[in-house]
Amino acid sequence: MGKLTLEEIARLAGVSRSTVSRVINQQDAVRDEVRRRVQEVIAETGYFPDPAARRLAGRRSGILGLVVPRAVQFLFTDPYYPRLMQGMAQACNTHDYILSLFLFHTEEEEQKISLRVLRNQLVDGVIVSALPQHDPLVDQLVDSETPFVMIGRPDNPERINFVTVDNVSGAYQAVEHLIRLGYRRIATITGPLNTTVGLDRRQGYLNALNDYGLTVDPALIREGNFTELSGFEQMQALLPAQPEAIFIASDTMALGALRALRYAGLSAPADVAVVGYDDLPAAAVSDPPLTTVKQPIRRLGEQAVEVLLDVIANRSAPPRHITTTTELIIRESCGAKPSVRTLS
Amino acid sequence: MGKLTLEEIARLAGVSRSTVSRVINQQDAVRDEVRRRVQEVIAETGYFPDPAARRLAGRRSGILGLVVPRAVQFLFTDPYYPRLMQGMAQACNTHDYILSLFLFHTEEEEQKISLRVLRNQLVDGVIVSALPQHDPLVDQLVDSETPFVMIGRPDNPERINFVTVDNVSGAYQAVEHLIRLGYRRIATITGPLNTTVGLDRRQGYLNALNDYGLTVDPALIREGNFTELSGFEQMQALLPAQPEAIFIASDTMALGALRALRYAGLSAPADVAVVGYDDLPAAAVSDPPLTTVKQPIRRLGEQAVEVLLDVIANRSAPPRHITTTTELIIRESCGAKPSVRTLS
DNA sequence: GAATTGTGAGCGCTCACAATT
DNA sequence: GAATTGTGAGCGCTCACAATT
Repeated sequence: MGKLTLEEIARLAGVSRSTVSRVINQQDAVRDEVRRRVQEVIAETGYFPDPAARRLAGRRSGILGLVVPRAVQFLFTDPYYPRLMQGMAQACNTHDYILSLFLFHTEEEEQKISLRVLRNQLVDGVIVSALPQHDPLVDQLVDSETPFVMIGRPDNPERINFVTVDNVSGAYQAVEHLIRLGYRRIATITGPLNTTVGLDRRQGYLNALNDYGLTVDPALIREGNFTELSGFEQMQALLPAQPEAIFIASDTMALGALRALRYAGLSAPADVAVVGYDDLPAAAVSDPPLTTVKQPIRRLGEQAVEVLLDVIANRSAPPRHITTTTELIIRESCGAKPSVRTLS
Repeated sequence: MGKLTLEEIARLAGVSRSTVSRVINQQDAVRDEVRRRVQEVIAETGYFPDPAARRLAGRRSGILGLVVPRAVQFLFTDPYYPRLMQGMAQACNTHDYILSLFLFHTEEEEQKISLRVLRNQLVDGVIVSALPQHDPLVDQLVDSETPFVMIGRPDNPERINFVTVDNVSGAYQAVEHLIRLGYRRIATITGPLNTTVGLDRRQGYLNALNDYGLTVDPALIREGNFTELSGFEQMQALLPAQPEAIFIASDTMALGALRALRYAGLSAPADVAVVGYDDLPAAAVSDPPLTTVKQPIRRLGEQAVEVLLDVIANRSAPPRHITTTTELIIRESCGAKPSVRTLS
């Protein structure tokens, strides 16, 4: 048996190269009987078309890229990313695509992407994780005409495909829950306010306060950057303002905030009720277990791939905007459930 | 200006296709003056060779794969992986390689790799994260003759390249430290004992006990699986045996163990001294901060790429075995340092 | 004549070898 | 004649179009 190529499969099935190509690419102008014969040979031999040849001859590489820009690199160790990648990998496996990872640490590295990856069409499309507003990378992607999908709402969504969760309503749910539990002085630690995710979750907080006639106290609002340390520091900074409860824009920051409370000799929810955002695995096993806004992170990754494949298949269609809802997970840190633990 | 191809660069530099190819591939049979001229044109135009064409014509794709087998998929959300990938991505960027991610959730998905990825030489080489012993995937990789590097020590290293840390000595250090602090009843929660990493860290524990003349009590040894939950459960299971101290084979399990202690109304190090393994970011900010064995995870990722590129370049050379040392990071959970915190 | 199948050229490189200095 | 440069073929596909039923 020769090397497995289209030609070889064609020989074995007694047809031509083109016919095999048609069967593989699911074009219909092939008689059922011939199609079946070819498919059998493919199955028997375990043939798989050479992606490099495909890419060179046609326009597809069979590779999708996940781009994690410099600006969010420090967040990459957050468990959010592995989960996202699991979802993306799953969808890629299903659709016989390969997932490549582009992590950039310096500006030069980031520049290279436009040369190596985008211009050479090394990837059929790109998924970019959320970016600070007005990041030039977005323009670069738009200009390169590479199909891409952003995870998170872009500040200017006109020509941009994205999948996101409804952060405004997610945050609103969380704060509304605290209000209904009777808390009035409700603080927040926001995400970075140069990102839409940071802004949107703050907006949900503000909307809830307004809807329930509570006044907004600037002393109760602090900006974090999604790291544990920033949660710790901003919580410490908030303590003098004596919040009864706090909505924190990510679980990782919320864990830092819980640490700050313990450090100050306080505890949640007795002294300050806490609600986080994400529902990371760690949220279920923190002390106390964290009430949080669950986002379907893995599903988000799958959706990003599905949308991207759709964009690749139908380039001229208008931008796709997919927004998923979140779910409030009530545990102990908000005070709605009595603790089942023996406190140390 | 035509489309940027070898031919176009050659035209602009007034040489032939082959000469440009030689310059790009760093072959030396080119006059310095000509080389310089070609390099200038390349720099000016921002030309980058088409990887698909390269792959098709030569034997390289410029893509390396990280394979995360089914068997370790449940660990993928551990912060260990993002850190590893950062190191790998860094090294790939430096060497103009692309990093692809292969996550498998089912056996069928895992089968596909041998067809799509290995047989088609879609990747130039593969990095596999540590596997259970006797996993057939290892044989598949060896048989496929794809260059690959394992992260972690394989059970049969004869034909296998790997990079690892010295887990036996790392664990030994940790347990020796506890012994020197005066603890005698020292327990351990091991990693999965069907992995070399699990076995090696247990071996280090056993060696230290033996060297210091302490008897090994089977009641003080429990097997975990590297998850937080297993740390929690095995710690609970160990409490009746009344350990004074415990060495835990991963930080994530150690965090679970700390939770179990709190849950039981105990605290570290007062009731049980705790040492973990990994030095994840979370170890520095746990309650109490965790004494742990630091492995240079990011560096491990870089090394894996470097070794893999070396294997690709020199296929016939004997297997590379690289073992890095670890470092004991002393914080509060072992009792060697007084707590600086106000306890809650 | 419509549906189905086959042929030729070409994608942008690398490699062996031929041609030039 | 050794060092340097150029030419031809081919990697395994896809696509346009021609040829066949």
